[in-house]
Amino acid sequence: MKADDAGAEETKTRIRKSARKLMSERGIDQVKTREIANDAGVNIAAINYHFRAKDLLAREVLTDVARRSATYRLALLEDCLKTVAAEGRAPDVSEIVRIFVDGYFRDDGLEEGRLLASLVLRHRFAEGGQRFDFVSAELDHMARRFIEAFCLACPHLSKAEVGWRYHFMVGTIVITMSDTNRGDRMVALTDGLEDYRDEATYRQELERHLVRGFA
Amino acid sequence: MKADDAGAEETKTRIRKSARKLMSERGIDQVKTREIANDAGVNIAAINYHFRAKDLLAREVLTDVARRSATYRLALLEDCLKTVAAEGRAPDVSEIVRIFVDGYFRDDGLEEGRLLASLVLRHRFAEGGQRFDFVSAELDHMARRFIEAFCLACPHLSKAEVGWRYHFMVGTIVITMSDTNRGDRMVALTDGLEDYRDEATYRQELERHLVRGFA
DNA sequence: CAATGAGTCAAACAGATGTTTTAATAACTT
DNA sequence: AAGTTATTAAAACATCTGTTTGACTCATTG
Repeated sequence: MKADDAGAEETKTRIRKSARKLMSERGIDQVKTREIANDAGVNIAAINYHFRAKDLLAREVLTDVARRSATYRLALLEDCLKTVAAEGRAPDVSEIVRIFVDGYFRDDGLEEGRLLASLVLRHRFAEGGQRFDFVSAELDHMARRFIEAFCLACPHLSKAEVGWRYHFMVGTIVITMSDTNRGDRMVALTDGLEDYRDEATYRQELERHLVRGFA
Repeated sequence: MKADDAGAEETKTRIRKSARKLMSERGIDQVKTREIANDAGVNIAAINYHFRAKDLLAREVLTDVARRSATYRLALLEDCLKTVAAEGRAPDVSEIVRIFVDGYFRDDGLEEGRLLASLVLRHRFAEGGQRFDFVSAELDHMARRFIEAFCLACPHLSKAEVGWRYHFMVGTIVITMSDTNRGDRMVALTDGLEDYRDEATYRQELERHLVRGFA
């Protein structure tokens, strides 16, 4: 260690924060090191000095987002399942969906949600690769628990069937969360209906839609 | 014009074909000019010579895909609506969904479907930009007609509501079509259920899921 | 038959972008 | 105070990738 520890840590934090913000706004792969450095008010070399490489910085930020989100949702889910078990009933699809979706809407600016959506998207598109392997490590356990919970809520469905619906659900969330043009496009397609610009309406319609998927 | 006209036209065609194939397999923006040239067995300069720029080649190929798909689905839809009108009944959601989805499964290799999905994805993510404006020009008319048709099939839903469901439907299709890792991931998440590797099962589950979305 | 013009090719070019270098600065240790 | 170490900064570097150049081929044409 050394002298201006506070300063150095602060630099690292500023870099992390800028990376997070920019990747959330613009998509993980669209952000340049120079932009991060610029936004953080830091020299380009600082990124490689503190994180060894851009990829490792991204990985750190994204692992954090994935882990937080999984932990958060898992806590709510286990809580819900406990309550429901105490009441001697099966969980409701809508309860589970709400908890799952909530992971994407946790903070006001949607920074975390958008970043998570972007991450899941990249994970789905990543080829062969190892670059996004860590995503599975962070999210698989949570996914399994949610699938189990949906199985409880839908005892008439096979596990394979629940798996498909879970798969479609996640896809629908991440694609619509990442869609930066929904407003303009949908307003145009419906001759001026403005519903599509409102985020609260979006969340409500999304949740209802996902619940229908398990009906 | 000139001498080896046939040869030149053939070169253009080979380039188009390779571009189409590679963009379909790997996503529109992941393909390098050198790969296209290589795959087509053509010198790199030929791409710029015949198409002026990589972007214009992409645009040509993608416009073609979008236009074909819109025309195809629109023809089926109008046919369906005519039949239904003759029978004096409203169209069924499942009929309309089937027609819409069919645009993505038209050819065996799914080359066109995947390319179309990739295109719609890019269109959704494209920022401010003009690079993907042509997509709206090719697909908006079709989208409006389908929304109208869904309104007929679901008279109890407002147009705004139908719009949301259409929006979710398209998202679900394109994200799952473009997902290159569904098999591995879902099999792992469900402890070895192999359903997720079968394309026919996928299409069936997808269609049913989309129909539920309008229930 | 010389001239023209389309097509092809190898090579070079140009810009963007992640990374490294080298020197300078500042703080802590002995 | 001298030396060591962490941090910062400007510039250079390396690679990847779309594009352009200039020479060359060859069929057509006047």
